Amino acid sequence: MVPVTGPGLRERKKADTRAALARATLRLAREQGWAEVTVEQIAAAADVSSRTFFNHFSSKEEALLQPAGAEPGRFARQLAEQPAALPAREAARAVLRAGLAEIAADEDGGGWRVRMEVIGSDPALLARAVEVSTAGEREMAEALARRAGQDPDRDLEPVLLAAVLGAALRVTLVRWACAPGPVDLPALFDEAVELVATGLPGPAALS
Amino acid sequence: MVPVTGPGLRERKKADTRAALARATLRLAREQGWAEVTVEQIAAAADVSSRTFFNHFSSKEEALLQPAGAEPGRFARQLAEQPAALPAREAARAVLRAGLAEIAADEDGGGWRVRMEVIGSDPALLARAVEVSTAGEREMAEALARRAGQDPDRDLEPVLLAAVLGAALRVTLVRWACAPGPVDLPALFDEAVELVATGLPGPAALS
DNA sequence: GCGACACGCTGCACACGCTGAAAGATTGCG
DNA sequence: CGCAATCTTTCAGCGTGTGCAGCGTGTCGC
Repeated sequence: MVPVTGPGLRERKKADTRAALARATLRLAREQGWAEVTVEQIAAAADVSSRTFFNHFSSKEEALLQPAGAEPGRFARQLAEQPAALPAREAARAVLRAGLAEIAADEDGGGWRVRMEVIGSDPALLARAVEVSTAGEREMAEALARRAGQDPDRDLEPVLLAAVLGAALRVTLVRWACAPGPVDLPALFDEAVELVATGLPGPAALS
Repeated sequence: MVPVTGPGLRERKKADTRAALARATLRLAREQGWAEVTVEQIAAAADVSSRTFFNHFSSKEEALLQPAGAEPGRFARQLAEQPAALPAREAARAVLRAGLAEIAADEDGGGWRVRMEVIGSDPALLARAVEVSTAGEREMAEALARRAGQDPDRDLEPVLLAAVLGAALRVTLVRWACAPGPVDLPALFDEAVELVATGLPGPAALS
């Protein structure tokens, strides 16, 4: 499909400016706080005009939360690759777990942990992050419903499963970002899912 | 503390303008779509200046999502009123259920169902709604942790329980808003919580 | 090669959200 | 009544986000 030469010079330059903008956004946010960062600053730091910034990102938040463009249908594809014998919950868990492993491995270059730190420091930013994850949950719900031959608009299970897994994912990421030393991100996620799957006894039933 | 005569003329007028602004916001949003509504319009419809709008609400979204001022600590207080013998999950469920019953009863005057419809129609608005509910989850997690003598920053259970219940709450509200006829809102919530509490078998395990 | 086209970058203008400060109006209290 | 508090209004300004027209550079067919 794709020529062996890969993407042309043009697309590479486009990706470069996008990456430069995303990098500048993260750096400035960490240095001076999210609220104090302006689009003009980011654009200047990346050596482009402010207008160009909005050609790549529709908002300041998007530059921080979606540094790489989102591939639609990624979750659905990965879910389909899971063994059909697996229960829906386990299949979805495996896919999300793989995504987390990727994020954890990216640590060196991507700086997702720093990103999480910035996100956690600003309520409005946190809201946007949840918006993104909510969009992901919608996709997850649809993929899960398709897998089980259900309708996401009528059946409760796929939607609820997606929402609960999304919640577990969010909690896990926050815990990971707040943890002092290096922590095994996928293991943290497993712990949360396990707790939910066993019926979530709740604090009062423990110890 | 408060004089028996109740709030003075002054505070009543303040509450009136706030209510008028909130009402105008909902009406205009329903009539012409959220994106098309401007603060200037809302203020004009409520017969005040645009600046006054921001003396009551810190954003356009707040006027729609928090028509009445939020009382901090409400959840914690109601949680404390629950029987101590109740497991944490059941206690929290009862409190949230009561809140939903209130919303459902408000239907005639408050128009929460119309509100949910407007919220669901705009992604940015949905994000803000999630922001509000996320703040609520934080409060919920802290209250649950206090009840069980835990630390929300270190222990997983209270935070996860709050996140999962929040997810169930969100799914329930969406289902309620999308449902064609009048539906028993608290019952819908019970159904979702029950499904999660029993271990969320997932679609593949059913039928 | 080379010309035509596509596309990203840019500057400009503008609407809108939101904030701060200062001045006027209204309420509550002594 | 007079004073203090506070709410409203006006005005001026910053930052976000969008539409549009022009320009330069990569891309593709000839």
